[in-house]
Formats: sequence, structure tokens, C-alpha cells
Amino acid sequence: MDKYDFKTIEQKWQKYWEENQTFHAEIDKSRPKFYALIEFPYPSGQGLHAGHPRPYTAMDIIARKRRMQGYNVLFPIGWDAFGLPTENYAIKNQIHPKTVTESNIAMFTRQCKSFGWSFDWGREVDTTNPDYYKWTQWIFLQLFKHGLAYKKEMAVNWCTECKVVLANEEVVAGECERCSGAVVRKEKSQWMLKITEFAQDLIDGLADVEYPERVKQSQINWIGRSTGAEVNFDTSEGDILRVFTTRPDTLFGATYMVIAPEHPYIDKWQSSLKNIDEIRAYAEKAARKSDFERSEIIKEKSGVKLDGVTAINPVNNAEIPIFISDYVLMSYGTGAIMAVPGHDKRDHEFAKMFGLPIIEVVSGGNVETEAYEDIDEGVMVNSAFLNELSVSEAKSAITAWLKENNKGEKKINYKLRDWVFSRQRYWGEPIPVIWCEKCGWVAVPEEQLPLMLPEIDNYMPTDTGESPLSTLESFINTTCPTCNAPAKRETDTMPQWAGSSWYYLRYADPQNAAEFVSKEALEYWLPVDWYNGGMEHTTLHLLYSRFWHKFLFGTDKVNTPEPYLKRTAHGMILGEDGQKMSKSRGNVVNPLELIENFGADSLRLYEMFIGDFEKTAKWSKDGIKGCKRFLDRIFALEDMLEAEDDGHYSADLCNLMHRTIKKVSEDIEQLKFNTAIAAMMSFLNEVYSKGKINRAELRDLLILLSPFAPHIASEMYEKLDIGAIHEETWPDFDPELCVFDEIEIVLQVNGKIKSRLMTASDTDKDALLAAAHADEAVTAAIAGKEVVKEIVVPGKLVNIVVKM
RNA sequence: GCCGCCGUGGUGGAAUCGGCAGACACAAGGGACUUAAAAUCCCUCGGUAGCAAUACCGUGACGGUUCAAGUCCGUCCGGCGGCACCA
Repeated sequence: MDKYDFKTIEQKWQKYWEENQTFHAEIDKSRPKFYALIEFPYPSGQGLHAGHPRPYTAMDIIARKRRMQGYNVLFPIGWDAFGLPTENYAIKNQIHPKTVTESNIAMFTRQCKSFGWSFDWGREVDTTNPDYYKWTQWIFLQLFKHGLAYKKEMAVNWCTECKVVLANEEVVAGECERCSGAVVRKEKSQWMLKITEFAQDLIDGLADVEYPERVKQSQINWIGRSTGAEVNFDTSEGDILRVFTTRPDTLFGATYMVIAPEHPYIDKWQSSLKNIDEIRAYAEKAARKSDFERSEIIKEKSGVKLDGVTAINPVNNAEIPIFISDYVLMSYGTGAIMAVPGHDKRDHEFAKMFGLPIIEVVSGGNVETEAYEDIDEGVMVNSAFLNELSVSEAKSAITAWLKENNKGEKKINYKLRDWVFSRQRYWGEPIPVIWCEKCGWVAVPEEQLPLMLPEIDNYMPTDTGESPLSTLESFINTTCPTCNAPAKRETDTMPQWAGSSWYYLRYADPQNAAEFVSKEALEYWLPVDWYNGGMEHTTLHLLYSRFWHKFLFGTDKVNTPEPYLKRTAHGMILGEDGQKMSKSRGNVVNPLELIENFGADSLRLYEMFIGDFEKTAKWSKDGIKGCKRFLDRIFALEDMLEAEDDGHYSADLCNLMHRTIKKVSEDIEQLKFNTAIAAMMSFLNEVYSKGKINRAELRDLLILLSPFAPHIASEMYEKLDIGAIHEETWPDFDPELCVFDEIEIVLQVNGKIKSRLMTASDTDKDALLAAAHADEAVTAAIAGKEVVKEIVVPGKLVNIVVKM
């Protein structure tokens, strides 16, 4: 019985689109452009999973609609192909990563094409292609030349499983984001990118882009701006210990100081410190702990008092002790704090433990039992000239005082750290710099790019933490581009985030051999108009790429301050058990099997119908049936098509048709795909109850459906013999025809529905009230009672309020 | 602890500005067709009471504002995501 032969239809149209390059975009200044972007996939060996089709189909729907709205649409696809999983797979199976990548890309290409997404396959990029990574290296060199890339010996996050350094953003709860391996601290010399230089720009830029509030908030929190002051404390050693505080108002309550275990003053003061051995032992113990271990024992404060060195509180000249403790981090502020136990929980806890004095400087709490941190209520006490001021008044007063007396100044700090950019693995872009004993780090000359990743046999990671490239003499040994002396190449590679930090630029001009992107292409296509991706990239890829873009903008390489005008974020698709899909849980849904059984159109429709696009959704294996059923019924509309047709909607369906166009058009823009589909289902139900549809109605229904289910829509449209559906214009609706002539008015007494009334939609207030009073159920309900109030909302209801 | 999001039938989820709670589907039950099954079509489908018309209850809990609250405000409970000794 199955007349809807989706397999044949889908293959036919996928072939058609490919042969005709239907979705290939070229610069055309006569038309407005629209740049739709999805996060390009990492071509893993597992192939597409059920999570991929959700965002891809969503942007495909937007792209297809925009084309029908007259836009010149750029909707590209490519491969984010460097990275660890490929390398690990390669090692395990003794196949070169390059070969693995090639076959994975071939598989992904085949799979993507079976969904019928309208990508411009002529603009494919591959981050592992030397023609591409040449420009990734080039951008790195621009950063390097502007002093924004530097090498630094530092404690890094070291994944013991992957044997690689991780960026702060890649460490999740003390574990490796990828493999969940333990992360420990390790001293290593690393390439760093100065993203911190752009901290303020990255916050400010958010004001000019359309991102979901939750994305903006996450980025702002991650950057972590806080305003306060730096304050100088004189020490008994005659030098100055500088601290950062957000509460300079509480300076009179500072009863001791704490410095980080790694603080350089320990060395400086060592001859005066009577308990230097104890201090060193504590510092060493702290250094050995991983970040995870440090946070594990969060409840227990520990520390050592410096015996022999004290500090002077600048506001009252009180002599106060100094401690070292691992609750103070060297990497934030100045690595030293003034401790105010009366008004900071951590300081309070520490003070209780070491029996240190607690002074109340803001009234309102009981500082002996608990730190009082409220800043909105309470006034200053025990604070000399600050007394009786509010907290915020005291902040500005003390900041001014500090400046006047040369004891400190206003200061803004950020939690954001510089980006650790080195990876000790093989499968990444070589960092194009050379170490010369005489000249230091020297850039590889741009004309020598790309610096090719050499073909090697052994790309196993090493336990020493050196890159596999470090043993390859032919690669390492070179000459200094500046002085020609023998020199050595950097052997670390870039992180996976490098290639994805600028790929949206390359899409505009993917084959350009002379520039990373031409000016003309930039000016026409950029910025990206709509970028959809996952929440998990908010503080990774999304922040990194904004950083690179802002750098390129600042150096006149791109023409807009922000890369993406609008960002939306889809929810994840979970397995049927409500858990994240994973092989080990056995709850993985294979989308290719579903295409086999139900067709790509049904799967596309179901992924959009499953629920609110922006929220996580649980997979249900039965849900797709309803979508398939819907398409079966659509296909059968051919049998209901009326022979005669005057080119207009029938009187029966005109109203509903306009409302459906309105609903579908507006819902797509708001990512409410589920209700857009529901509206089409309702329309179809109405057609079925009438048993007939005319050509004008079927034509526009198919156009509305085509972004969601392009194969079946194209096929049925072809039979109408009025052209190709992808060249059609998106239908308009007439707002006047969207309203009903007659509507139902609810008649309430004391807010309870007593009756309903069909009336002309433009009936005025007086007439509605009169009609209500004429209604039997209403009159019965108000009989013998005093009418207190009468509320009439035209088009909605009448509510009569009576007293009992 | 902080930031953000969310709690609606058996299930996924609808519900512009506060104005008919449960659209649209899935599952389930009943019926038609069929030798039978699948598919398809029709009907029922939040709870309680009732033969019924109908009445009352019902959007995590409790309060508040309002003629009217899933929606706004307050307090609490539960879940999810992110950050987390950031001074």
C-alpha cells in the first residue's frame, strides 16, 4: 500500500541537488546575502550520531527559507579534523592519522548527504589540509608578531591519560574533558595566547550581538571581571606587599595577610624567616596537589605563619602577621590578600582555626559566629574616617584616600587566564617558530608557510611530555631565519581549537592561495548572520574565535568587530534512558538506520518535532512514526487534489491557510519548529476532514513544508508542473485574513466559565455585555446577587463579578 | 556557595501582553475493514462523583497580588547545566 516510496524520492533529489549544484553560492551584489553557520563536525570514526541532525536540520530550515525569501545564502560545511580521538584511533589500529581522517571525512560526507542538508559542498574546508592550516599558522604568526603569543614556564594541567597539556577550559571537575582522565599540575614551558588582553573587549562586544542571555552570562562569568583596589602594605623587611581586594572598604578589619605558596617573596625573605623549612615544606606539598585535590579538601583550611616578617596595615599602622596558605592562588590578582575575617567567609574560617582577631567593620551581623558579607545593608564601624558611611560610599572614600596617600589605587581584575596553546601531540598544526640561541624565538618566514606536519612512523605520545616530533632530527634542525645560525624548531603542535577559531572566515573564500580570505569576499559575506551551536562551546570555541576575530579586526585584517551577529544554542539529545548517549551505556541511536527505515524527511521532521529546540530532549523511538504518518498523509494529498482551480485558496481553507503561513513563518524565526510542524499537521487534519484540496493550497503547503522535508516537497511540487520548489518564493500571509470572522467568547461569572458564545470578531464591548446578560446560564448564576464589576475583553471574554 | 535554566496528563510537549490549561503527536483502550495480521479509517482518552446534563478538583509545595495566575511577586522543595577557596 505504501505509495510514498521515500527511498527512491530521496535519492532522486539528492542526486539532482548535487548535479545541479543547487545550493552553491557565489558573490552576487544585486541580492542581499545571508550567512548561515553550523559548528563543523569532528569526523570521528563513529560517524554521525542522533545529536548531529538537530542543529544541522534547524539551520537547513533557516537557510532554505531564506533562499525562498530572496537571499543569496551561504551555508557551508567542513571538517574540524585535527585532534586526539583520531590520533588515538590511529595509534591503536596502526593506521596513519591522515588515512583515518580521509576515510572518516568520506564517511561523514556520505552520511551528511543522505539527510539532504542544503550545504554548499563547493566550499568544503578541512583543517588538516596544508592549504588550510597554512593560514592557521599565518594567524598565529600575526599574534606572535604583535606580542600576543609567548612561551612561558608554568604549572599546567596535564592529562595523565592523553599525555597532553590542557587549557583551563578543557578541565572539567579536575578531569580531562575528553577522556575523564586525572589531571595533575606539571611545570612545563608552553606557548600562550594573550586572550586576557581582550577581556574587556570580549565583555563589551556582547552588547552588540544577539546571543541568548544564558550564553552571554556564561561568557561574562567566565571572564569574571571584578572591580576593587590594589593596596600596598609595608613589611618589616622594608618592601611592599601588594594585594588585590574587592572590599577596600573593610581595610580597617584586615587583621592578617595571606600569600600564595608560590609567592616569590618567600625566596626574597628567606634569610629573615625563622621557620623557612616549615614554609618550604608546606609550599612543596601544595605544589604537588592537583587542582582537583586542592578543591577536594576545600573544607579544611591549612597554612603556616611566617615567623620573622610582618606587615603594616596602611590605614591604622597596626602590625599584622603574614601566612602562606593554598587558599590563595598565585594566578589571580597579586597572589596575596589582606584577610578580613569579619566580612569574608574564607578568612573567617582561617582566623577561627588560627585564633586570629576578628574585627567588625560593617554593622549588621555577628562577626564572631559568621562572616557578614552583605554589602547593601549596614554601615561602617570601627573604621575611623569611614564610620557611618554605607559600604559603597566607603569604597569610593577609601579608594580616594589610598590614591592620595600613595598606598594603592582602583583596580579591575579578570578571572580569565591566558590560553595555553601548546599540545605535545602529533596530529595538530606545527607551531611555526624557531628557537635560536642568539635571537630567541623567531617566526618562520611567512613565505615558508605552510610549515608541513612531517610524515613520521612513530607518533606515540611520550611520558616525558615531549611532542612526538621532538625526536625527528630532520624536522627539528634548521637555521635561524634572522642570523642563519643553526637553530631548532618548536615541536609542540596547536590545540584542536586553533583551526575552528577562524574557519567561518575561510568559508567565504576557501580556495584562495594568496590570502586567508579576500577583501571582496569578506566585505560581501561577513559577518555570519546566524550561527547555531552547542552550549558546551560557550567558553571554548565561541570565546576563542571571538578573541581571534577581535585581534584580526584590531589589525585591520577583517572588517567587523564581531564574527557572529546572532548565536543560538540547541539542546542536547539524550538517550531513551534520559542519559547522555554513549557507546558504553548502549543507548546510542543510529540516525542512518532511521533513514533506512523511515526516510530522511521523517527523521528531519521528528528531530524538529521532538520538543523545544533550545532544551535537552529525550529520544523516543516511537515518536518518529507520527512524523512518517504525517508524510504518508501529505503524499496522499495527490488523490484529493481538485481538478478545477482558479489559482486562489478555496473559501473553506483561505483563513486557515493564511494563519498557517503566518504561524510557520514566525515560528521558524523563533526556532519553534515543533509548533510550526504542529500547525502544518493541523492544517492537514482540516484538509482531510474536508476531503479536498486545490492546487493553490497544495502548492503553498508544500512550500511551507519544503524546508523541513525537502525531498517529498520537491517531488510533489514537480508533479504540479509549475517549476522547481527551491526557486519558489516563500508565501506571504494577509494579516486581515488571519483573523476569524466569528469567534467564541467565554462568559464567566466570578471567573468561572458559565457559557460560551459565538459572535462576530469585531463585536464591541457593549454588545458583548448585553449578550452576556441575555445568556441563560449567566442570568441564572447572577440571579438575586449584586453585580460588583463587569469586565469585557473584546475577542476574549466577559466576566461578571457578583457579591454573594 | 554563586550564576543560568526548568518542574504541566500514561509519554514527548502546547498555551502572544495575566484571559477557555492540555494544541500537535506518541502510547493505551474500543470499533470498522480483513480468513488473519500489518497498514489505514472512525471513536474515547487529567482526576473524583454521577445514568446523564453537570459539579468540584487540577500546571512541584505553601502564601500573596488580581475580576482572572501554568504565566507576576515572596518563601520553600526537587531536577538540569555552568562556575567554584578568583580575595
